[in-house]
Amino acid sequence: MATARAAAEGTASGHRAAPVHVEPADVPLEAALVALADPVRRTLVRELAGATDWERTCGTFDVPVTKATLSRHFSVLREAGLLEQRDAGPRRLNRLRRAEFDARFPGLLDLVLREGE
Amino acid sequence: MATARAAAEGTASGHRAAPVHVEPADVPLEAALVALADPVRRTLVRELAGATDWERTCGTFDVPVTKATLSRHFSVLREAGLLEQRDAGPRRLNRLRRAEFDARFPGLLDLVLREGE
DNA sequence: TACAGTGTTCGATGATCTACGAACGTTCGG
DNA sequence: CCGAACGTTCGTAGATCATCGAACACTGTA
Repeated sequence: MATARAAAEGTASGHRAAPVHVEPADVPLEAALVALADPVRRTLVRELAGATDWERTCGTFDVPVTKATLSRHFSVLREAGLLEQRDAGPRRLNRLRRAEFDARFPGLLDLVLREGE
Repeated sequence: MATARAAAEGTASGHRAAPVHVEPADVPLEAALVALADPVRRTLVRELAGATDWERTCGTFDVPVTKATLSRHFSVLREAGLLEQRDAGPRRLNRLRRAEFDARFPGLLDLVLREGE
């Protein structure tokens, strides 16, 4: 049954592994700090903040790493409650969980978004 | 000349290497996030926040590391603008740079101090 | 059905970091 | 002056992390 696998993955009908999300409310402070301590991840967050929700796909970010490394960074951001992802055909769309993350860690995201004036 | 060495260390009359401090205003965001990403250092910060200025010496903190490791953690906190130290005889007194650090990174210190309710 | 585009996973590598014991320097009390 | 107390520095060992290339899986199109 395809539904058994889909259920394990948290997807109803997709043939693809759904991205694993963590609610910002469930994120430990340490996970948030570790995630944002990396300069590449902070760049991703800032670029994402400058776009509308679901506008950017993973491959459109300007960071000096390969797609393999980029994929790992997105995984860390998801597990820190900073990012939400949705599949759209072969692409994966991204959304910054701005309000939710700010509610969990007030001020933290603002510090990142204002880095470098 | 004792003064030459003292000048290089930034001390006028002490016979001891003065601790190197960094002003919170000069601290990059990354240094602050990296410093606070470590659980032992967050414990030090929280314990320090629960005491008055210059009350605690380095050896009085309840963390499960040796004094060598502890000394390194204090060094990191100093360079992140979180800590100020002053020598008092053989001991080294500590002070949390609460207002200054909060002015540089609004909200960040509060997140650490409120960790775990 | 083949193929190009997108993104993930795997395994390995190199750098970084935490941690420790040992040795050292300094300060103060006996 | 000797020794205990305090903290730093050194060298090392182990773990973790960022990074990469290669292989894989899925989607949409020609």
